[in-house]
Amino acid sequence: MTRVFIVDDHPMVIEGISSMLVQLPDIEVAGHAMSGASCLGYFVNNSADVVLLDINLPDQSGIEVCKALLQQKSSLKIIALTNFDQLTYLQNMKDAGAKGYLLKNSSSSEIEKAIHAVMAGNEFWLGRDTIRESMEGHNQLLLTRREIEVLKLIAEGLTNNEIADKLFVSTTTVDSHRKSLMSKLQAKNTAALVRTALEKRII
Amino acid sequence: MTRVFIVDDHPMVIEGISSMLVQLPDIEVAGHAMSGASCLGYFVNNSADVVLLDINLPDQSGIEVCKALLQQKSSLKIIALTNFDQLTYLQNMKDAGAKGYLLKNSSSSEIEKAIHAVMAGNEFWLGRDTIRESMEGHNQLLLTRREIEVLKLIAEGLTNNEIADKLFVSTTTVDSHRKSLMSKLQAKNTAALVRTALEKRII
DNA sequence: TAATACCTCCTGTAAAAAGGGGATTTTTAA
DNA sequence: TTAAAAATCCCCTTTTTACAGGAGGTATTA
Repeated sequence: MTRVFIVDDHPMVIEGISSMLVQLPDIEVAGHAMSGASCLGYFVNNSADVVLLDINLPDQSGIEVCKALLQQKSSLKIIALTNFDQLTYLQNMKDAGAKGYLLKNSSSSEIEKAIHAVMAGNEFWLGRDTIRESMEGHNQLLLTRREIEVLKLIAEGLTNNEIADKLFVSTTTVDSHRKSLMSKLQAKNTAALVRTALEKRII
Repeated sequence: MTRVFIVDDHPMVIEGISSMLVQLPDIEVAGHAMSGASCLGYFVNNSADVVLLDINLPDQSGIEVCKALLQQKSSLKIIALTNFDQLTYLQNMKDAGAKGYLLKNSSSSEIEKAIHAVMAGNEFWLGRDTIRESMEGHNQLLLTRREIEVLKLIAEGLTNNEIADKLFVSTTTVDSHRKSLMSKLQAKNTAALVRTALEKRII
């Protein structure tokens, strides 16, 4: 029986993954945490085999948590949980010792496959194309590093001009990124863009 | 020992209030729920003395939950939890049988006072001016019914023109509301407005 | 090496929003 | 009942976005 611990600050994700996992025969949900601190707190007196760890946590980055967890219990198999947008940070998770990753909208069978893979001592890293495919099925698209950067600044209330100054590029470049953001996130103006970005937890 | 149950869909609020309550001598946190359904589920087999109940829940309105809870257990003392913006719905909570309300950023002593008041059989309703004062200390301002309505539509990506059509008012009126929203929420453009609104959980 | 994705930059037009000012009527609360 | 607050409406100007439609350079990789 593999014991899985879930770390994500979004109730929906925890509920969704838990409900899929309880239906699997040889997998058990050991518990969950909604912050890095409470996750680390859990592992002081408790344990698990696999940790599904969100990269975006409210108090500290999943990368830090990953390192800290492995220092405490090096036998832990950590699988990064990520939204479609945060692939940039995957390399860091790998470097921090994670054994695989999953998209948050993964199917039950994908999650099962990943857990079995890491328990068998293998790693579970999908290629960029596989991600792309899996996301296109869900009407999602990869955002690039630069696009995420611009998106964050837009949401902070900066204008194209201000963003251009900050990133040392021209205003038209910022506008290009803005256009592709709106097209990728299917937002017809800035308000919808910011809202979608926050709801999809991209920023 | 007064047993308090907290219902709010935001982890931060639950953590915040819980951590304040555990420090109070005669108050105990009975548990928490993050949706109306799971709250009602809890009270099937369990109980508490006081329920701190958010008005904005993901699945159903706090007002419905309040009524349902009191039908199940009429002795429950329900205190509405609200953000600075949702005062419009307070009267409904009162009608639904709530015994008082608290702002989510209330101090430990205010929460204690409210709990003791309802346990003693009194009600705990602050006047509009008291709220206003307490909010000005936190750099917050009351949003009106109409402003919240406009804000929601802005965040959905509607333009002033579209909002005007929807609400059967003139575009300039919508623009006025927009201006006062930006001034109240201290946002310098739409992006910041939407972000602040989502972060403060107004919409 | 050829394809692809990404980042960069451009022109131009039209629509919306931001910022300033002010005014009237209707609602609400004391 | 009366004052305050909210909701409605209008003017004007400038700035910012939205939309269309490119194009060149670089880096990765099949």
